[in-house]
Amino acid sequence: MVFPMLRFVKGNPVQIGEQVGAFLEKEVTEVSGYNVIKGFLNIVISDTFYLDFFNGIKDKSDYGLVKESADDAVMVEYSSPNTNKPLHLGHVRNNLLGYSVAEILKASGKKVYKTQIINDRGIHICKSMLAWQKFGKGETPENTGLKGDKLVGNYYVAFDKAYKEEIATMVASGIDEKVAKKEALILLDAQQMLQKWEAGDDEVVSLWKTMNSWVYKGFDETYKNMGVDFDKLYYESDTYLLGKDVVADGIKKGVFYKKEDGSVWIDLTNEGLDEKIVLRSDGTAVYMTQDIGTAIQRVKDYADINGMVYTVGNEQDYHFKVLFLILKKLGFSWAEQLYHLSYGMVDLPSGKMKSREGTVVDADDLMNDMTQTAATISEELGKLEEYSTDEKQELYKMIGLGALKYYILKVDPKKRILFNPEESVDFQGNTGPFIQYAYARIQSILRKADFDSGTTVTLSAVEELHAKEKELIKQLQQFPETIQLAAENYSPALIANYVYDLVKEFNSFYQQVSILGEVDEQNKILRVQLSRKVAEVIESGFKLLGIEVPQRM
RNA sequence: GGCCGCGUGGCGCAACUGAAUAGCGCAUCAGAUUUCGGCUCUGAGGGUUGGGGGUUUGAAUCCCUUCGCGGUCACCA
Repeated sequence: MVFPMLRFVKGNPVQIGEQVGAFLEKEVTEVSGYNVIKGFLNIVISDTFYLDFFNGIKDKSDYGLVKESADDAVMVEYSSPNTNKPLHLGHVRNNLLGYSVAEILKASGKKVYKTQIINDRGIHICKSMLAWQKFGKGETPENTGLKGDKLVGNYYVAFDKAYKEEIATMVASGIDEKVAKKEALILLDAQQMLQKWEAGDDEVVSLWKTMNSWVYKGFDETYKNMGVDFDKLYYESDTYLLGKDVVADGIKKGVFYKKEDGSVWIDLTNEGLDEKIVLRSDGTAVYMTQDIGTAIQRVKDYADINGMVYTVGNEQDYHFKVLFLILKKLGFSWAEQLYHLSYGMVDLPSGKMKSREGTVVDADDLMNDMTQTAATISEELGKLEEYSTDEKQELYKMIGLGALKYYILKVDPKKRILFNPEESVDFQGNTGPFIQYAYARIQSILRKADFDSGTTVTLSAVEELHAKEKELIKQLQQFPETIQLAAENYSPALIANYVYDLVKEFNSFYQQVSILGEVDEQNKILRVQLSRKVAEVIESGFKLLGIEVPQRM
């Protein structure tokens, strides 16, 4: 407080601190004292101020949340899976991050559209389709009892196996490996199938629809379990041709240029990047073309949005840098408000996850395992006598997923996570269940507090605030600004850390002062109110992370 | 190799974007309470913030340099 002033006011920091402090104490009612240490001025805020503040928020059920303003909308994209295999751990981080950031933006006052673009076409899905045709023997989710996405994923693996076998045979008969990889019949068949799809071949399209519908059913189940949702779905099969006309337009504007072979490029060397292709020489679109077109389409679909958030792994950092730059050069005003929510990979102790090598951690399995672990722990310790089997099951899921979600979201998105399935996820210390437990404990207190705790407590009634009460109020006060900060930084980790600090503060308070045992009636009321507010903020903060809180555990 | 990101006690993470003695969890040790739910609380030990230099009254944070790890540099997505 004092040091920045030294640039303008010459003098001894300690003396200046003394002067400013004395002035504030005298002139500002909220300041009841001050001291100066090593040139840092500390001011003491009066109990009245704390209590007034608390009384102002205690009955606000939406404390900290800013009402959504219609003219400030943003679209958040996350998940966006391929439809040839089930969701895995990498998608889990993506989904949790995207969902949470969307909720945080909402809480900060923006209107938010959650979306994803489903990669439902292309060679990958043709591989699954082809393998199913060849080896499937009419298997369906119904007649096998398998989840649709798992079934289709199995055929993706089956394709790869057959493909590798064919290559091996070809190599054994003296064909060069590189050639074999390109000319294996099964691969050529898959490529042919893709061409048929693009030509609208009835049989292929029908199979494609059927198998995708299986996958969607499976995905829906996973999303539901995970607790994420979307307002609008885009499908690559609808959008993959978008963007070509924009390219033509961009050539006229001089943003792009055409090479002799007909391919179209943008030169970004002045920006320290490379040249990037936006249209192939045969006139077909590349990934970038599609993304340009899709972005523009979205703004057409939702005229109120002036920004977008793309939740995509950091291996695509370069792609998004280029994409945003292109959109700016094309002159779209909203291009300034695009953000790539880039996150680090989730690695296993064994290294990278490879779906074809079976080293992936499946999202459904992971959630089930977490629920199972939570059940084991809870059965030893829980106070759940009154709960039915179903209620218990629901609670275990709440705790298990709480642990998983918190574990992933408390880490800065940019950092990579090393995920050890054996050690799995903590349930003690800075964890979701630790916070859920604090919440459940407060609920227990509130259940017992059956007296009228609704009155407003004044300072004259309690005389003085306990140091722990002040600390709690201080912590509560930071909730609104934490939400704003988290929104500006697209960082659920800030919310997680905040809630954790609040809980630590509450636990310390709980240990030091008696709540229901307090003899002074007014004091007891205040402490119950404080506890209730803390619980509300925990619930509200956790909601932003997509984590639920239990009445008992 | 060019570009991007990350490097903080043994391990896992923080630090309000430049401030006071760099916090917290796990683990270790010592305590408290055990009739508001002990999945709790209090305390101790453990750090030259990868290394070196610089800017500043002040640097984990900004600049330069160097090392390590990862990513990315397709007419793939």
